[in-house]
Amino acid sequence: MPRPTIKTIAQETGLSIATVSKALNDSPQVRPETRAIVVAAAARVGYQLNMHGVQLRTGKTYQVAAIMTAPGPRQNEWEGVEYAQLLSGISWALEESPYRVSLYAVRNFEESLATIRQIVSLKKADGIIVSGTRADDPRVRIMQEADFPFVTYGTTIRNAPHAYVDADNEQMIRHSVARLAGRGHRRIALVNPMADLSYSLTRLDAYRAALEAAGLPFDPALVAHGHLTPAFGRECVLSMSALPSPPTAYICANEASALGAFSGFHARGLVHGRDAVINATDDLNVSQYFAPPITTYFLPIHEPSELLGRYILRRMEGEAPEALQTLIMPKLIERSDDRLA
Amino acid sequence: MPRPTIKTIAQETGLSIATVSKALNDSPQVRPETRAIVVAAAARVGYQLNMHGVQLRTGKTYQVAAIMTAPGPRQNEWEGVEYAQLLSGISWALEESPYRVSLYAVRNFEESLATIRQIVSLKKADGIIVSGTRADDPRVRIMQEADFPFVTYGTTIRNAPHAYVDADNEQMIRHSVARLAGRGHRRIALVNPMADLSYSLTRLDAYRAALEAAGLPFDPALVAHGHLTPAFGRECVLSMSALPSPPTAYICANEASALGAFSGFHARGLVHGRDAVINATDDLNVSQYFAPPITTYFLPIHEPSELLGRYILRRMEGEAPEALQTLIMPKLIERSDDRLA
DNA sequence: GCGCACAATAAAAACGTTTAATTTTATTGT
DNA sequence: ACAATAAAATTAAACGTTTTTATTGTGCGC
Repeated sequence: MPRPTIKTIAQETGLSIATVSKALNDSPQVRPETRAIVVAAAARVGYQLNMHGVQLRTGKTYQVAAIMTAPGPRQNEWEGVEYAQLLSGISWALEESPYRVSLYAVRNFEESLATIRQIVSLKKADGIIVSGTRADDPRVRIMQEADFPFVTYGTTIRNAPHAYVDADNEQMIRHSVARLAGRGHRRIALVNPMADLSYSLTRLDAYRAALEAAGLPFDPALVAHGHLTPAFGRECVLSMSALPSPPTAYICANEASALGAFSGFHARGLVHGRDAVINATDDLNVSQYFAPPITTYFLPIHEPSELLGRYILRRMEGEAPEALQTLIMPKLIERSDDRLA
Repeated sequence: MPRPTIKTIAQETGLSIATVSKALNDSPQVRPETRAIVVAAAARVGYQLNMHGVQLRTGKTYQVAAIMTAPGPRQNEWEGVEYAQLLSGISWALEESPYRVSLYAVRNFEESLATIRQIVSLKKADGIIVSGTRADDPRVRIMQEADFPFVTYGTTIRNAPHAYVDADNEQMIRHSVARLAGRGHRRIALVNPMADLSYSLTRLDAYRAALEAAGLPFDPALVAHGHLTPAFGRECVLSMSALPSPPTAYICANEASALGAFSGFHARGLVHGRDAVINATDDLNVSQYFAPPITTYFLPIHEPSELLGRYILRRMEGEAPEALQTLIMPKLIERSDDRLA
């Protein structure tokens, strides 16, 4: 037996397929009693909407493209980004809707640009979710020019307003620096993401502002930019600890780099809490298992990711982007004393 | 200007849309010269195949469903599964094909079962990739009964033959136990995944066989099953180290649990290399940054994941499942001495 | 009782593609 | 040169929807 269609229901009820279609779509043109008959028949024959017909007719794809920049196969360094949780959060937010998450894995920024261009021009999706935003992001511009619905995970700085979700990096860094300064630290290192990323800039600015507020000088030697891998965190500690006046605190942008920083401590014979301390920002909550556990600003990844899903739905329904902007303040979890020894 | 279709090309060339379609699909029914004309015209007008038309006509979806069992939002414990890399590997393998990866995030086994049932019965995809296989997996049976193409990441034990990719858990555990026994260890603990998972059983069997081969007794107190989180690894160390005759080696099934084991060492005042050692299986290569770095069996996740993508393509083309089965032996990376102190 | 407005339904076209059936054109054998 | 045959093209139908346009039926005022 072939799969039932609206035609099946039409025969079953003696109505036309047009009426059936309208009934199923809650059109006011169809009488409530008729709708009830149609719905009953649909249930009886086990009717399920065939999306392909809808897609062809309406031009809608019912796909939300998630652009995921994953490191290439050559470099298998852990970056500690829980993309899986990010994706599942989005997926769950779309669960009740007819939309599905379509995955576009790209290797770098250029590829993501090309992919987005293609999705927009060939309308391969109805909406796009993209992360790793830059201060001035050409992808955002492309989507805006085409009036294509999208939400970014991460803010931009020099683009026109758009829908976004992000951790409140400014608040977090300000708070973090102030807290460490309040505990006696005068040499605070910033282990920052690649400089072209928007949140890198946000963090740097907040860092400088917070130092100034605390009456501490800014020293460029205490700031490093790089891919947030353990290798990078380790490298930062190895080089900065060799400075004439080494840092007594490291603010790591994620847990992977914090783990690497520990590895650097180990290599240099540094003891956490005595020689220096490590703080982190995280979404994995894995740093509670470090030895010793460290203080982190924790943002459970499912929060922003579900928001991304909900926002893209609303954006595709035409809601204004200005109404879809959220910064979430991560929660401080103090696991170590962090006072300057 | 509306998007060009085969109709556009037909008008452009004076041919019928049928000929255009056949020409673009390399049908032998069309003369090479004609094909050349069509292809040229297509390029000229910037023609791109509209999938919706194809999908409706052929019934094919050109979607590969990736079933991802991600932990729910409530429990945000890191399980160290690099799903992101897994997904991107699949995605890249499909890059040259017309297929896209469609993500289905589920919370647990039951949901994955229901999802697969739905995908199969409503033909929401042309192929399925599923992980977290059980010894006797009902999902596998469903897909086999419907003759639906699929590949599993992980083997099954009591199901009919099917396409799969997996790490060679048996070899790995046999080698691991033999190696530790050769270094003087007589109390080797197995930190194993949940008992219902197929590879849990495989590992346990291999563990017992290897112990026997090494002339060591099997002690159930040295085997633990659980979710491979840091919390679990920690718990294992905390409880097992309190045994009258505690283990001197821990074989952890992934890096997350190994990290937790370290946390347990820290809590108990155990020193790695003196009191006991930790070995792991991993696909992140993050254990090189542990303090100290530990010996691991490393399988770069992109290898199995790209294979998964290639296999599902071949499976969808009708290739026999028996030809699409691969166990990959992870590479041993010795980072610590591991001899019994 | 008659026309009129309006509500409810039906008919038909369209979205872009593939493919079975058919027609036209080219090639071959005698 | 002419059937017979093969090759290459065309015609037309179909996939399952939605939506515009057309038709039918109903209640209403007068």
